[in-house]
Amino acid sequence: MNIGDAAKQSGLPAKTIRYYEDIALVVPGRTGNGYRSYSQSDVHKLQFVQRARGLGFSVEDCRALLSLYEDDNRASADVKAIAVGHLDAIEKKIAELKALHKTLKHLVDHCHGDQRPHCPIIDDLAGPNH
Amino acid sequence: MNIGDAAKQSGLPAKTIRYYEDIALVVPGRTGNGYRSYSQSDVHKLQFVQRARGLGFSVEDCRALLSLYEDDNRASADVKAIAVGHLDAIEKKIAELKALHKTLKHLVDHCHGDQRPHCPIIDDLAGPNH
DNA sequence: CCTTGACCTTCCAGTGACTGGAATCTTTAT
DNA sequence: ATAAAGATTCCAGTCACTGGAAGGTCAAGG
Repeated sequence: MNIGDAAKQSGLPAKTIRYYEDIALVVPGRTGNGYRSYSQSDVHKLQFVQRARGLGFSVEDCRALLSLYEDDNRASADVKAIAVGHLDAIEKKIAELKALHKTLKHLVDHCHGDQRPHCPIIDDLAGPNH
Repeated sequence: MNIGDAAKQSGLPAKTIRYYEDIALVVPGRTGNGYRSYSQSDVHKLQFVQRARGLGFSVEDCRALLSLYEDDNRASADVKAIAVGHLDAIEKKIAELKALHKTLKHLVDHCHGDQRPHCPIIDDLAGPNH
């Protein structure tokens, strides 16, 4: 199957699929004319990566998950470890964003938002000594 | 003041400060020997940017905020608009991350994490038809 | 005066994960 | 025969830095 059909079946842009070959994530065969040739198994891998990326896993995580997916003798503990690591990263990121949100919301709520120059947001950014 | 002292006073790495000159965010003068020369006002601007970046504003937002900071005739509404836009983006990001977290947490909680290959995380990533 | 070391300069390349675009085939349909 | 669709490669850009190499400048100590 050509890249266009692989794109349709995986939900990934052809550009992205070529990129995945570049980084040796999903490497298709080639036909006589030089076109990439995706097997059903290649398409499954692309779909797998598409879902994993959709869950926010990094491409390197996807690479590790893909090799576990292919490994009939995997330990589910190895999969879980990657997922838990990602979960922790997500929690950390949420906590960071909530902290930013709190600070910023406070500033925004105290800003009149009118035509006058006085602004607590600017004051805060300028620092305590100004 | 040389870039090293500007770095200390602003809390930004010298590399970053050079980058800010590259993109014309904070442009210092030069002394006879070709060294960058940061005035007190330049340092204030660097500190301002450092804080704004710390609140997660993009560099382009920082550029806009900086010009409002410098503008004695600014309308606080303009500052507020930028901050509210950023706040919305943060909220959106938090919502996305929470959704990811929920899905992933569910999968992780159902994975035994042992030496056996069966794994609901892999099953989910592989898709419904496998 | 010379050296050492800290500091400064520029320029190039890499990060993550694509994305856009140009120039050039190949295939398919009319 | 030709036009359109789809394939190829390669280069450059995104965002906000960061690392490193090669070299210039300056202050202090011997």
